[in-house]
Amino acid sequence: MAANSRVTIAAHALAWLELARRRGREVLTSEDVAASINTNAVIVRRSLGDLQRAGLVRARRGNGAGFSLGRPATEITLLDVWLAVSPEPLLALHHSEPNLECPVGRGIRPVLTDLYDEATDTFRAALARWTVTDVLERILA
Amino acid sequence: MAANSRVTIAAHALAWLELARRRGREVLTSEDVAASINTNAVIVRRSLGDLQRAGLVRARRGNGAGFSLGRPATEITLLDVWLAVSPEPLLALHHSEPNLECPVGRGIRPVLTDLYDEATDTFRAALARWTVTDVLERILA
DNA sequence: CTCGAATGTAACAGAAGCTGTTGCTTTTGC
DNA sequence: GCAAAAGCAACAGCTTCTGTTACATTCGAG
Repeated sequence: MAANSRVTIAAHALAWLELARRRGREVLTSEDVAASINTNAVIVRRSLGDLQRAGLVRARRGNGAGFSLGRPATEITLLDVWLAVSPEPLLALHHSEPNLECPVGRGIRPVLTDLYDEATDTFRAALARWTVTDVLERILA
Repeated sequence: MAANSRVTIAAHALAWLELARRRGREVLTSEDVAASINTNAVIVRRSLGDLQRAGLVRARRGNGAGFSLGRPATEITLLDVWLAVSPEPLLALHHSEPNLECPVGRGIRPVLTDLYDEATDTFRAALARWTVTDVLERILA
């Protein structure tokens, strides 16, 4: 499958929200954000809906509404973003149960689960090293 | 999408090949391997075909043929397996080009590419710490 | 209190990928 | 030459992703 781009969309939206905030615009509509990402406003609302559920952004409804950061951009890491939008594990186990009469089939699942978790943890730790502020500042540099 | 299970299938096959080798069977058919994984023999041939292209297994055709390890199990890491079967990046960039008139849209792609590469490298390094022998021994322990 | 702007959300289409299956071709040892 | 097994192509069913339309909901402004 083509890998999904949700983390990218969400990180883009957050960086843009932070830049707008620095320019004096606290609130952006999904249309505003979609224009920068070059996608559909519904895609943005879905993505920012995930982030809102995780507390990373706030959404206001009604006239003059829109999205704003839920906490300082220095306190939002890419790990937060990944956890908010990416429920799928990086590596999957067997779709159907392996043959339990084979020693390998019997014992492999917990072993791989452990190893996958370990690798995934290092991946998460790497994402946790970068905040939305870091991303924006590297963009502007 | 449901994450793919190719690394799991390949690792299972390699561990089973190594166990069979220790028991005196150098060569297993795709049917033999499929019986342990509990899947179709064609799935196994596709997976082991990837591993063969990477030099991790050898395939012999014709009567009495089958698959055997291409090098010692102590010299095959899960990273080798991942590289052989998993061409997709862990995180994808935008599907369509962002708006280049926005500062964020203009600068975000190389930044995210760098950060994603960094995180992916730590993931790979974690996979590289484990060999097929390690996996098999943890299974048998 | 009404209006209008914007979010929330459901439904659907198109494309892509994965697994699994069948059937056929190719190879090769005996 | 035969038989066994890999190689490979094609297809079905399922799921997921993006994108789109349409509509319901919310809420500030006047």
